[in-house]
Amino acid sequence: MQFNKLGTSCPDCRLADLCLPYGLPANEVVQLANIVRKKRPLKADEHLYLQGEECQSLYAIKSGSFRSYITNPDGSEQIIGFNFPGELMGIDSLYYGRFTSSAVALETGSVCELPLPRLNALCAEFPGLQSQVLRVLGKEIAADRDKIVLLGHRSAQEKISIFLLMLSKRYGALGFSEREFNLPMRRQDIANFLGLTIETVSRQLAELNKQGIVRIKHRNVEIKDPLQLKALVEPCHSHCSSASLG
Amino acid sequence: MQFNKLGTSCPDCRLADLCLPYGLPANEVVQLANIVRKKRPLKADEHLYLQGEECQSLYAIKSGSFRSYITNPDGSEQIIGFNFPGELMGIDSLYYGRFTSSAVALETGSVCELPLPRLNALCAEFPGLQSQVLRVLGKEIAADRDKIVLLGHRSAQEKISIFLLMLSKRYGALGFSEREFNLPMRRQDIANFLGLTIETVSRQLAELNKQGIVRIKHRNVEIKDPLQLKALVEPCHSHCSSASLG
DNA sequence: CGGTCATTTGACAAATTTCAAGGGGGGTGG
DNA sequence: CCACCCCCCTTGAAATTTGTCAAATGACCG
Repeated sequence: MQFNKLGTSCPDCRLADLCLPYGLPANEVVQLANIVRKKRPLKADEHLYLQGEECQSLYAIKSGSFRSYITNPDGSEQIIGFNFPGELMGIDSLYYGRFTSSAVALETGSVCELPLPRLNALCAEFPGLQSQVLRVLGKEIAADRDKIVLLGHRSAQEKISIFLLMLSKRYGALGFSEREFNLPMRRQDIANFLGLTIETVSRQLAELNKQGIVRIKHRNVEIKDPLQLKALVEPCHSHCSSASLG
Repeated sequence: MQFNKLGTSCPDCRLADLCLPYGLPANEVVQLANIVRKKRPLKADEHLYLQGEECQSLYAIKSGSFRSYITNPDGSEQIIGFNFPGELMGIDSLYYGRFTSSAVALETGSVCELPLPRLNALCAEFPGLQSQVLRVLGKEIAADRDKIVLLGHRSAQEKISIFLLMLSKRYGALGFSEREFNLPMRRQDIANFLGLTIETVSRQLAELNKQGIVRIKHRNVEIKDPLQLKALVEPCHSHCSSASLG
């Protein structure tokens, strides 16, 4: 059994249940681990890939956090998401064969590289892996749907609250505290992602702080009152509901 | 060779190149056509599926147009997209096995139903179909990314302009006019989708009308000056660009 | 210790929403 | 065939939110 130089391979990876190997029989996990080409350590602000490059591999995050963004034709940029350990990056590029977004490390981190040709070959061999890839893609679509809902017709305070709760939940899923964590991204990144200005983000965070719902110091977040934070997210949207009919 | 009762089967469908059969060898297309269970005609405001239902089939749109929306826990709704012929609906639900959104017809239309068990079986048999499904999923992800970019930090006028251009492009891809088409959805649907109020949508459309860029009468849209419309979409977003660094 | 960058804060401006009222089309029933 | 009604859409004025501009504070790094 081969092991990669940096870190442990899939059978021993503590993230296996959050990543591609989830639910696969042991022998398939070993095969999967064998095609993982290398684990690249990246420093903060180092790019994992650039929009437009040929997409030859997918990347599973092993540690650290990343920011994905799209560069518009006019040069402006839009952050489309933040990524954490166990997540697969690059799958938005499967369709075009080239990366449709860029990915950059927010802090020191490492990834597992999955060469697409070898991954495809393995999928043809193991239907279980194939459907697992489908599931991951489906999960990605579901996550994007959540982002669309997050961005649609919500106040700055709601967006910020949802954002904090989203991070809290994801840290929880990784086995970290849901109540207290560090923001790996700058205020500006949050603002860009949420479609707000940096000043509005700062003011809304200050407001949540003042109300005692969260305690924010620099990039450290402590959620003091999760229930109240959740309550901010779902006020009466009666005027939105009219979209239904049915 | 079997034919479905309503409409033509895949080998003869004029949408084949926009749909799942694209690029597949003829014999595989025939097999695919054989698993298409039925083509359901739907009237306006009739639901194709409801959020929470078990997802047993995917649906390819044959004619008409649809609106997909998510119902939030508080009862409010968020439209996540509009769908046109050749597009596959339900793939956002593959991960959970249940529909994560509801789909309703905006006008009279019909769909091809693809039962998932039979589709999966066929995928196992034909790797080409399998990768085609992957491509469609990738396309869906790319489309969702476009929506996220559309919703992020853009003015009402930009959103409306992008929306009109998006529709124009899609009608063009279907072989219809890019310059003149009918909106199948209400103003309220547009507003909900774009994260605006119905009044803002109405005012922005009136403004584009007044400037002579488009001519809008009820639900009929004629794009008089596509270049100027495109110019509205990409003003200088200098303040957004700072998200990059790298 | 100085410089740079991220963040906060304040005052003002602009965009969008809210509230309110008034047309206009299409469909139904007389 | 016409009148009526309902719903969709438009328009106006005021209120609110958010963005813009400007300046100050604070953290981090060499």
